[in-house]
Amino acid sequence: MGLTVATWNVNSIRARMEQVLSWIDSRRPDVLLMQETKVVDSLFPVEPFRERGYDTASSGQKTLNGVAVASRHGLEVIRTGLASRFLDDQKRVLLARTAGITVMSVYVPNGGDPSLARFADKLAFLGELALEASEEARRGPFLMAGDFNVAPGDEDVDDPVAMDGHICFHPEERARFGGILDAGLTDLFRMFNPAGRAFSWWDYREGSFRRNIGMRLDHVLASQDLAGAAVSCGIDREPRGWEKPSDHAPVVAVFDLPGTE
DNA sequence: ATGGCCAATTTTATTGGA
Repeated sequence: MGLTVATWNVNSIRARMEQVLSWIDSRRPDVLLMQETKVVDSLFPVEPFRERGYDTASSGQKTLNGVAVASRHGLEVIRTGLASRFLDDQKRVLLARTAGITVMSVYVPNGGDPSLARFADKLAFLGELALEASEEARRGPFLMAGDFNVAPGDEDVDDPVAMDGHICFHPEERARFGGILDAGLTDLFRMFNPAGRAFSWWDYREGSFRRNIGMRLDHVLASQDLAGAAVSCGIDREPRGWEKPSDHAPVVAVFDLPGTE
Protein backbone atom coordinates (compact mmCIF):
# COMPACT_ATOMS: atom_id res chain seq x y z
CA MET A 1 0.00 0.00 0.00
CA GLY A 2 1.25 3.44 -0.83
CA LEU A 3 0.03 6.58 -2.48
CA THR A 4 2.55 8.34 -4.72
CA VAL A 5 1.98 12.02 -5.38
CA ALA A 6 4.29 14.07 -7.60
CA THR A 7 4.58 17.66 -8.72
CA TRP A 8 6.31 18.79 -11.89
CA ASN A 9 6.63 22.13 -13.65
CA VAL A 10 6.60 20.75 -17.18
CA ASN A 11 7.25 24.06 -19.01
CA SER A 12 4.54 23.53 -21.65
CA ILE A 13 2.61 20.26 -21.53
CA ARG A 14 2.41 20.09 -25.33
CA ALA A 15 6.14 20.59 -25.83
CA ARG A 16 6.85 18.08 -23.02
CA MET A 17 4.31 15.35 -23.78
CA GLU A 18 6.88 12.72 -24.74
CA GLN A 19 8.91 13.25 -21.56
CA VAL A 20 5.87 13.43 -19.29
CA LEU A 21 4.36 10.23 -20.67
CA SER A 22 7.67 8.42 -20.49
CA TRP A 23 8.06 9.49 -16.88
CA ILE A 24 4.51 8.49 -15.99
CA ASP A 25 4.96 5.09 -17.65
CA SER A 26 8.07 4.29 -15.63
CA ARG A 27 7.07 5.82 -12.25
CA ARG A 28 3.32 5.27 -12.32
CA PRO A 29 2.48 8.03 -9.81
CA ASP A 30 -1.04 7.88 -8.43
CA VAL A 31 -1.39 11.63 -8.67
CA LEU A 32 0.63 14.14 -10.72
CA LEU A 33 0.32 17.89 -10.22
CA MET A 34 1.62 19.95 -13.12
CA GLN A 35 2.48 23.62 -13.61
CA GLU A 36 3.21 25.88 -16.56
CA THR A 37 1.07 23.80 -18.87
CA LYS A 38 0.71 26.85 -21.17
CA VAL A 39 -2.42 25.58 -22.86
CA VAL A 40 -6.13 26.38 -22.73
CA ASP A 41 -8.32 23.65 -21.21
CA SER A 42 -9.90 22.67 -24.54
CA LEU A 43 -6.46 21.82 -25.99
CA PHE A 44 -5.10 19.96 -22.96
CA PRO A 45 -3.94 16.48 -24.16
CA VAL A 46 -6.50 14.48 -22.21
CA GLU A 47 -6.40 11.29 -24.27
CA PRO A 48 -2.82 10.07 -23.67
CA PHE A 49 -3.48 10.37 -19.93
CA ARG A 50 -6.80 8.58 -20.21
CA GLU A 51 -5.15 5.70 -22.09
CA ARG A 52 -2.89 5.26 -19.09
CA GLY A 53 -5.72 5.31 -16.60
CA TYR A 54 -5.49 8.94 -15.52
CA ASP A 55 -8.30 11.44 -15.23
CA THR A 56 -7.11 15.00 -15.78
CA ALA A 57 -8.24 18.46 -14.80
CA SER A 58 -6.77 21.63 -16.23
CA SER A 59 -6.95 25.31 -15.46
CA GLY A 60 -4.92 26.78 -18.27
CA GLN A 61 -4.38 29.68 -20.59
CA LYS A 62 -2.44 30.43 -23.72
CA THR A 63 1.34 31.02 -23.61
CA LEU A 64 1.79 31.45 -19.86
CA ASN A 65 0.98 29.80 -16.54
CA GLY A 66 -1.56 26.99 -16.38
CA VAL A 67 -1.91 24.21 -13.79
CA ALA A 68 -3.29 20.70 -14.01
CA VAL A 69 -3.81 17.48 -12.07
CA ALA A 70 -3.77 13.89 -13.30
CA SER A 71 -4.98 11.06 -11.08
CA ARG A 72 -5.66 7.34 -11.27
CA HIS A 73 -8.08 7.55 -8.33
CA GLY A 74 -10.89 9.76 -9.48
CA LEU A 75 -10.77 13.53 -9.65
CA GLU A 76 -13.17 16.21 -8.58
CA VAL A 77 -12.33 19.85 -9.11
CA ILE A 78 -13.21 21.95 -6.09
CA ARG A 79 -12.07 25.32 -7.36
CA THR A 80 -9.72 27.07 -9.76
CA GLY A 81 -7.95 30.22 -8.64
CA LEU A 82 -7.49 31.61 -5.15
CA ALA A 83 -10.50 31.93 -2.86
CA SER A 84 -9.88 35.69 -2.80
CA ARG A 85 -9.81 35.77 -6.65
CA PHE A 86 -6.46 37.62 -6.45
CA LEU A 87 -4.73 37.56 -9.88
CA ASP A 88 -7.72 35.67 -11.18
CA ASP A 89 -6.85 36.23 -14.84
CA GLN A 90 -3.66 34.18 -14.33
CA LYS A 91 -4.25 30.44 -14.12
CA ARG A 92 -2.10 29.45 -11.16
CA VAL A 93 -4.24 27.42 -8.76
CA LEU A 94 -6.25 24.22 -9.09
CA LEU A 95 -7.87 22.71 -5.99
CA ALA A 96 -9.17 19.17 -6.32
CA ARG A 97 -10.26 16.11 -4.40
CA THR A 98 -8.64 12.78 -5.27
CA ALA A 99 -7.58 9.53 -3.60
CA GLY A 100 -9.17 10.64 -0.33
CA ILE A 101 -7.12 13.82 -0.01
CA THR A 102 -7.41 17.44 -1.12
CA VAL A 103 -4.64 18.59 -3.43
CA MET A 104 -3.72 22.04 -4.71
CA SER A 105 -1.50 22.48 -7.75
CA VAL A 106 0.10 25.91 -7.48
CA TYR A 107 2.29 28.07 -9.69
CA VAL A 108 3.47 31.12 -7.79
CA PRO A 109 4.34 34.22 -9.86
CA ASN A 110 8.03 34.49 -10.62
CA GLY A 111 7.88 38.14 -9.62
CA GLY A 112 10.63 39.44 -11.87
CA ASP A 113 13.20 41.70 -10.30
CA PRO A 114 12.40 42.51 -6.64
CA SER A 115 12.22 46.18 -7.60
CA LEU A 116 9.26 45.59 -9.90
CA ALA A 117 5.57 45.81 -9.07
CA ARG A 118 5.20 42.16 -10.05
CA PHE A 119 7.32 41.27 -7.02
CA ALA A 120 4.72 42.80 -4.69
CA ASP A 121 2.11 40.61 -6.37
CA LYS A 122 4.29 37.58 -5.72
CA LEU A 123 4.50 38.42 -2.01
CA ALA A 124 0.75 38.95 -1.82
CA PHE A 125 0.14 35.67 -3.65
CA LEU A 126 2.31 33.79 -1.14
CA GLY A 127 0.34 35.48 1.65
CA GLU A 128 -2.89 34.22 0.11
CA LEU A 129 -1.48 30.70 -0.01
CA ALA A 130 -0.84 30.85 3.75
CA LEU A 131 -4.52 31.69 4.27
CA GLU A 132 -5.54 28.84 1.97
CA ALA A 133 -3.23 26.48 3.86
CA SER A 134 -4.69 27.21 7.27
CA GLU A 135 -8.21 26.97 5.89
CA GLU A 136 -7.74 23.66 4.06
CA ALA A 137 -5.53 21.99 6.67
CA ARG A 138 -8.35 22.40 9.20
CA ARG A 139 -10.70 20.46 6.94
CA GLY A 140 -8.66 17.29 6.49
CA PRO A 141 -5.68 15.76 4.70
CA PHE A 142 -4.36 18.53 2.47
CA LEU A 143 -1.42 18.72 0.11
CA MET A 144 -0.24 21.94 -1.53
CA ALA A 145 2.40 21.34 -4.15
CA GLY A 146 3.92 23.02 -7.14
CA ASP A 147 6.39 25.65 -8.25
CA PHE A 148 6.57 28.23 -5.46
CA ASN A 149 9.43 30.16 -7.10
CA VAL A 150 11.02 30.42 -3.66
CA ALA A 151 14.17 28.69 -2.45
CA PRO A 152 13.38 28.61 1.28
CA GLY A 153 16.77 27.82 2.79
CA ASP A 154 20.49 28.40 2.37
CA GLU A 155 20.94 24.86 1.07
CA ASP A 156 18.28 25.39 -1.56
CA VAL A 157 20.61 27.57 -3.65
CA ASP A 158 24.18 27.17 -4.84
CA ASP A 159 25.60 30.29 -3.19
CA PRO A 160 23.36 31.89 -0.54
CA VAL A 161 25.63 34.91 -0.17
CA ALA A 162 25.70 35.72 -3.88
CA MET A 163 21.98 34.98 -4.22
CA ASP A 164 20.83 37.09 -1.26
CA GLY A 165 18.20 39.57 -2.40
CA HIS A 166 17.87 38.02 -5.84
CA ILE A 167 14.60 36.78 -7.22
CA CYS A 168 13.49 33.51 -5.59
CA PHE A 169 15.91 34.05 -2.71
CA HIS A 170 14.86 37.46 -1.42
CA PRO A 171 14.35 37.64 2.38
CA GLU A 172 10.78 38.87 1.98
CA GLU A 173 9.66 35.98 -0.20
CA ARG A 174 11.41 33.45 2.02
CA ALA A 175 9.56 34.94 4.98
CA ARG A 176 6.25 34.64 3.12
CA PHE A 177 7.02 31.02 2.29
CA GLY A 178 7.67 30.51 6.01
CA GLY A 179 4.18 31.86 6.60
CA ILE A 180 2.75 28.94 4.63
CA LEU A 181 4.62 26.49 6.84
CA ASP A 182 3.51 28.41 9.93
CA ALA A 183 -0.06 27.93 8.74
CA GLY A 184 0.40 24.22 9.42
CA LEU A 185 2.10 22.64 6.41
CA THR A 186 5.31 20.63 6.36
CA ASP A 187 7.96 20.77 3.62
CA LEU A 188 8.16 17.04 2.97
CA PHE A 189 11.46 17.14 1.11
CA ARG A 190 13.21 18.72 4.10
CA MET A 191 11.38 16.40 6.49
CA PHE A 192 13.22 13.49 4.85
CA ASN A 193 16.35 15.38 3.78
CA PRO A 194 16.95 17.86 6.61
CA ALA A 195 20.42 18.81 5.41
CA GLY A 196 22.31 18.95 2.16
CA ARG A 197 22.15 21.00 -0.99
CA ALA A 198 19.26 20.06 -3.27
CA PHE A 199 17.73 21.66 -6.34
CA SER A 200 14.60 21.08 -8.42
CA TRP A 201 15.31 23.69 -11.12
CA TRP A 202 18.37 24.35 -13.24
CA ASP A 203 18.62 27.17 -15.79
CA TYR A 204 18.75 26.05 -19.40
CA ARG A 205 21.76 28.33 -19.84
CA GLU A 206 25.36 28.06 -18.70
CA GLY A 207 25.38 24.28 -18.51
CA SER A 208 23.68 24.72 -15.14
CA PHE A 209 22.46 21.15 -14.81
CA ARG A 210 25.82 19.66 -15.73
CA ARG A 211 27.48 21.92 -13.17
CA ASN A 212 24.60 21.37 -10.71
CA ILE A 213 23.88 25.04 -10.15
CA GLY A 214 20.19 25.56 -9.50
CA MET A 215 17.54 26.22 -6.90
CA ARG A 216 14.97 24.19 -4.98
CA LEU A 217 11.78 25.93 -6.04
CA ASP A 218 9.31 23.04 -6.29
CA HIS A 219 7.79 21.85 -3.05
CA VAL A 220 5.36 19.32 -1.63
CA LEU A 221 3.74 20.74 1.49
CA ALA A 222 1.46 18.57 3.60
CA SER A 223 -0.93 19.07 6.48
CA GLN A 224 0.13 17.42 9.73
CA ASP A 225 -2.08 14.35 9.37
CA LEU A 226 -0.76 13.77 5.87
CA ALA A 227 2.87 14.48 6.83
CA GLY A 228 2.50 11.82 9.50
CA ALA A 229 1.62 9.31 6.79
CA ALA A 230 4.55 10.27 4.53
CA VAL A 231 7.23 7.62 4.04
CA SER A 232 9.52 9.37 1.54
CA CYS A 233 10.01 12.51 -0.52
CA GLY A 234 12.67 13.13 -3.12
CA ILE A 235 13.58 14.99 -6.27
CA ASP A 236 13.79 12.86 -9.41
CA ARG A 237 16.67 14.46 -11.32
CA GLU A 238 16.70 11.93 -14.12
CA PRO A 239 14.25 13.57 -16.56
CA ARG A 240 16.17 16.85 -16.29
CA GLY A 241 18.98 15.04 -18.11
CA TRP A 242 16.78 13.79 -20.95
CA GLU A 243 16.52 15.31 -24.44
CA LYS A 244 14.36 18.44 -24.56
CA PRO A 245 13.80 18.52 -20.81
CA SER A 246 11.72 20.83 -18.69
CA ASP A 247 14.02 23.08 -16.67
CA HIS A 248 12.35 21.64 -13.55
CA ALA A 249 12.55 18.13 -12.12
CA PRO A 250 9.62 16.26 -10.52
CA VAL A 251 9.33 16.09 -6.73
CA VAL A 252 7.82 12.82 -5.54
CA ALA A 253 6.23 12.00 -2.19
CA VAL A 254 4.98 8.61 -1.04
CA PHE A 255 2.38 8.16 1.68
CA ASP A 256 1.36 5.15 3.71
CA LEU A 257 -2.21 5.54 2.54
CA PRO A 258 -4.41 3.35 0.36
CA GLY A 259 -3.04 3.41 -3.17
CA THR A 260 -2.46 0.84 -5.83
CA GLU A 261 1.27 0.19 -5.74
C1' DA B 1 30.11 43.05 -16.35
C1' DT B 2 27.06 40.53 -19.66
C1' DG B 3 24.88 36.76 -21.59
C1' DG B 4 24.63 32.33 -22.55
C1' DC B 5 18.50 28.69 -23.28
C1' DC B 6 13.75 27.67 -24.19
C1' DA B 7 8.62 28.09 -25.40
C1' DA B 8 4.97 30.60 -27.47
C1' DT B 9 3.30 34.07 -30.35
C1' DT B 10 0.76 39.21 -32.01
C1' DT B 11 7.24 34.92 -35.19
C1' DT B 12 12.38 36.32 -38.57
C1' DA B 13 11.58 39.93 -32.79
C1' DT B 14 9.58 40.00 -28.37
C1' DT B 15 8.17 38.46 -23.78
C1' DG B 16 8.54 35.74 -19.73
C1' DG B 17 10.79 32.60 -17.36
C1' DA B 18 14.07 32.35 -12.66
